[in-house]
Amino acid sequence: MSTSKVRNMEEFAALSGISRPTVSKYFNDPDSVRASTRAKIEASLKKHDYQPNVFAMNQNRRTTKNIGVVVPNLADPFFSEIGRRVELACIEAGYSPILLSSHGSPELERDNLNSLRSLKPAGVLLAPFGRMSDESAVKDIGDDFPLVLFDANMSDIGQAFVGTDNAHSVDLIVEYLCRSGEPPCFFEMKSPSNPNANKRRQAYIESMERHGQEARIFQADGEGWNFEEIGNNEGGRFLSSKAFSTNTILCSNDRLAIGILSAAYSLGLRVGHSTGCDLRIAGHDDHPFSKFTCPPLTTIAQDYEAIANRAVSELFGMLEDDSRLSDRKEFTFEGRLVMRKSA
Amino acid sequence: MSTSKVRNMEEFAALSGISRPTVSKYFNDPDSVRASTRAKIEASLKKHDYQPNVFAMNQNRRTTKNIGVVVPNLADPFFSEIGRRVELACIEAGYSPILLSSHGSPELERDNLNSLRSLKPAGVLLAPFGRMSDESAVKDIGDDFPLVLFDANMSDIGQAFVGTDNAHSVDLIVEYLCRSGEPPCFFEMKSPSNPNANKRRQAYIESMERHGQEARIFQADGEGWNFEEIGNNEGGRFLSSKAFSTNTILCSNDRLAIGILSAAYSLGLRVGHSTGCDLRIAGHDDHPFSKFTCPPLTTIAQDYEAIANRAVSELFGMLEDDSRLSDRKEFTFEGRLVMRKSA
DNA sequence: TCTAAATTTTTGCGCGCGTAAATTTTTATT
DNA sequence: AATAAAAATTTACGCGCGCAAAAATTTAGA
Repeated sequence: MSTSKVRNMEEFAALSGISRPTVSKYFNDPDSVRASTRAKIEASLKKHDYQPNVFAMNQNRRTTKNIGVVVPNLADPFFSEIGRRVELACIEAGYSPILLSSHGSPELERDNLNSLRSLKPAGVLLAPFGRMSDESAVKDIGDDFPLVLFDANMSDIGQAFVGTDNAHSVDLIVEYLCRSGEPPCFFEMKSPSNPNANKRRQAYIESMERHGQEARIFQADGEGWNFEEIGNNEGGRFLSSKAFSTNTILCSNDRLAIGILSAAYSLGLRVGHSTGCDLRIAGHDDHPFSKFTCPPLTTIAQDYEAIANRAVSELFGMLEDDSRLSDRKEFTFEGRLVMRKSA
Repeated sequence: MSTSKVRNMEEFAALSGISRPTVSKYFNDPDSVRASTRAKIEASLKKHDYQPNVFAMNQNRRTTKNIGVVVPNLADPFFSEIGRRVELACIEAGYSPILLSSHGSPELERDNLNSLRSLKPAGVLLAPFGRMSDESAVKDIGDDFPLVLFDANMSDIGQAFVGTDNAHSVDLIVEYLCRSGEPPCFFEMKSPSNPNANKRRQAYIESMERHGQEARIFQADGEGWNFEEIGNNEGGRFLSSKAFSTNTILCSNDRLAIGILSAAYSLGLRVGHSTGCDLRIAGHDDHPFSKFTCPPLTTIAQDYEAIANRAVSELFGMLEDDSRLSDRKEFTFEGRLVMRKSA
């Protein structure tokens, strides 16, 4: 390893005894140069550990290998998990993902989408806020770049959507809960920012109807992303005032469930489906920590892997076909009922 | 809002009736141009919504406003929380943070540090793996850019380190546990990758000695970042075989504690400090979800805010002074004992 | 009103690389 | 050995902007 620092491709090419454009070709596709040349370059690489400047590379390129990935909030384990998988799937495919979190702020989402433009991304993967998103900003990105939405849908925006079939997944857990005990009430945020929340409520109502049960919905006040806190406070209020009309609570997502689980614990209520328990609590998403709550949370597992892979492969399919004319596609994956101890 | 898309600064300058270099000056510092010029540019901005290409801007700049932020694993809520705060503090100061996760892989950490070079960052904030980190890669970055380490220290690398005073924090909780019940044993990973783990073990040993108690350490087998899983499995084994020599378990971090809490629950052991409880469990870090475990976890809160802000301000101080000659500084903040129900 | 200072414009170059066309060299084929 | 094909090189230009020096303009001061 030489100590001399190689500043640019020009220098490196000179050190390798090869012209710069050839070296450039090598970095874009090692197989595009002669084997002997490749060997020379690779030998030189070991000596001088040069690395092309990726931003200069992308500056004057027709198409880059950059993929913009934007999620609403990385502090939410759901998004950090799905973001992680998307990132890895992109790397696997030889692309360079840039993962941006909007930190719960729709304005930052808009800023993030705009700063992505400088990257000249080959495509964009976006989990939008939904209603709260700056619709025109999202639409503009969709006009200028191949765009795949995931997790949350926005009608007619992007070339594809990939997410979970809420109707199916909620029906699964409602069916299970009805079959195994009292029919569930539904616990959610009063003004949910995520469109999935609305779909889940609707799915709950319809599913209860099919089961000949009365739908009962309890809504928690509160804004922001502190779902556990809100579930704990508001859920605790409902619990201590015995407002819930049934002993079975289906939460709109696991984070609310974790909050209300905590509230139940501090009220001395025993949560679970076994005899002697006071309450059943179920969630939705299979949040990474749901396996370790006390009791472990019964929930619907979203197929993170499938959603991430499909979102990525659908985007890459568009990139290769260059066919952005085709119809907008929607892919929904079925959730899986994960029966644990809480319900 | 005009529909015509402005391609570059040249075009925008022409549309504004101003020369490109002047527009360039404006974007680097709006106050550096005459008020009348500023007004013209800003009026034009509203019409054409042009935005300079940030990567082209940084290409030929002496110093950029980019700050590279690298954390070992964003899937760990501790790092997503501290990463979030660091990011926001940078934005606050008018810089552009780029947050990269190494996804638990030291090789990716090296890759991340290297790809940061292309960004020509004004400075780098790194929470390194520690022992597992590619030391020479970290050192090289420190030679080429102002570098502040946080969370985990590496001797003589970077111009500053900011973290938690493990000796103090562990002493705090050991003191509390000894005072309020049986002295604690210590539960940790057998081969911890994080240097804080070693410091905490050492601090535990010394603190127990000061309290005239015998230190007892229990180490969990297992690799990787699934701390809850490992805590659950291994902690569960220790619990069911009654291997722990005391009813009080101090865990090296909250994620292990959450795992063993879950194991205790499934074994029917009551965790807490009130009468009738079988076990006390305490953690370290005040993980965002620790407040909502059952029972809520007694732990040491790291001062996320202070650590993030000091790391950022220390870096920015170096940037302004341009004094990288001064001695390496180390800042440790004291943790705060958070007494909840678990111990 | 004239001069000096501040600001802007012009000019020109550079960053580190992509890319296309023309030219030269190497390799494969007969 | 002569020719064609493949690969590499040279040349030249562009990406979108920063930056520095010189020239032109505006503003402030006496």
